[in-house]
Amino acid sequence: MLSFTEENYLKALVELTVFDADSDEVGVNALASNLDLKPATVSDMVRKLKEKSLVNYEKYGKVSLTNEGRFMGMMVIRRHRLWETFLSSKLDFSWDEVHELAEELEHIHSKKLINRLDEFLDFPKFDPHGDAIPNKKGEILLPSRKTLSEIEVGKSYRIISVRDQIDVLQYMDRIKLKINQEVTIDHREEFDGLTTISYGKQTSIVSPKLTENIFVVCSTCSKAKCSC
Amino acid sequence: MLSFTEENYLKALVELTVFDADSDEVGVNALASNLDLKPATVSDMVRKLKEKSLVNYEKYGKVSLTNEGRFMGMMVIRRHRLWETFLSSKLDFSWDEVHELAEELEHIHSKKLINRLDEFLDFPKFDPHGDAIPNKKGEILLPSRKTLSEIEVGKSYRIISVRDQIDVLQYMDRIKLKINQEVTIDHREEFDGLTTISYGKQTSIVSPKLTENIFVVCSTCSKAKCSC
DNA sequence: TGTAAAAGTTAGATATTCCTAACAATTTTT
DNA sequence: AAAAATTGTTAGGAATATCTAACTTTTACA
Repeated sequence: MLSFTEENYLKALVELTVFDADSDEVGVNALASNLDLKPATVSDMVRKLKEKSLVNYEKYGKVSLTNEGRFMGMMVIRRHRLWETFLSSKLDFSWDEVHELAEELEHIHSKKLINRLDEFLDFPKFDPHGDAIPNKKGEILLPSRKTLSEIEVGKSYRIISVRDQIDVLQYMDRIKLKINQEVTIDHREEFDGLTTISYGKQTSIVSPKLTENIFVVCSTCSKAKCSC
Repeated sequence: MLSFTEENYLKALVELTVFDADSDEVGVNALASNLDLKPATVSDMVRKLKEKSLVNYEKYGKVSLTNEGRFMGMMVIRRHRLWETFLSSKLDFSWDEVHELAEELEHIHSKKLINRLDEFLDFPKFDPHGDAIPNKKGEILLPSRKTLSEIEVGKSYRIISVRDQIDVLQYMDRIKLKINQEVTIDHREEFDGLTTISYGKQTSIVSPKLTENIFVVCSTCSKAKCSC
């Protein structure tokens, strides 16, 4: 059984080497600064994680996750995101309050608990911030997800998730924009980011406040893998 | 902010000096055995808790809770019992599974979280074992509760709670004995305490190991207060 | 009331996780 | 390629929470 501390290291490593996928390894300093610890502390701990076969590491080298380490880290993130979803959807916490609480809840290990929670929440795919929730096996759908504010003009995209803010959802409701709907960007104004979008039989002009909070994949994409 | 460990000491002290109300103070040995620690360890920690004004204590003396200590302990128990209720009523855990999980969940401090959970559960008064849940102020309803091993032969009683031990709960499940069920003592053998009980359409012979761990009130009692 | 048993304390050790300060290796720059 | 900057390591120390072993105080009883 891993300690809170060890779990936090693994979680940070997943974030740095799996999600922010510049590289699948990271230096001791970068890891320390991500964890808000001193390099000396991290240097020590990394040696211990290596002994437990959770990371690959050689003195003065970079740190990367082993399969076991990555799985463990993914489980922490799964728990974190499921609890965030619970807090937001069942206890009406706002999306900016949930993170701190989930930092504590994520360390409760019981598999049964987390799978029941998953079921209770109806197997959500995304947390309130729109981040994908890893499944039981530690796999995560990483559709190359972009926000409506980043995508190319002219192409067609499908909305897959929305940052869980009440006003965003209400506004979308009002303009009849839905999850899974296909959207095309007709025009984006460089000056202020105002964007003209078409969907169904409608056209709307929307501001970055909306487009930055709506996630899409290109229409031809399956949810699983895509390099668009 | 109290550590997990300190909270566990306070919780044990509430259980020993408030609930099991023989006395409002307890010795270091008794506390150690309740916490499954060595007296030496507890002796040390009790000194620290005294410095933090959470307990009253003098060298070689008994330990008792200060008002602040009792309140803190009550809050741990409030969290424990609310989480047990959540696990049982929302995630369909059986009543013998919830204790262990609540041991971890009880240490998450956020007041807002626990009050929202309380509301989400519709302000329950009792946990799945039938134990009263302390309110925000740390107050608790203490019905005049006896164990099945103490009560009169012939009279009818209602089971209101069970000591939170896994084997007791599992055994009760097996003989189909439930919280809120009415039970009559048909006979109690003086020699070894073996007791014949009737409930529903069943009759069982049970040992003191069971009867000492099941709390009842007389059938005519309300849950709240009773002087029978 | 004196002694034995029970209860409680202290001292010293271990493990975890963090720190600072000094040092060593590696990488970058000139 | 040498110096400077960055990066990483080691040694030693602190806090927390536990232990064992030896010791002391209190209580019980004969």
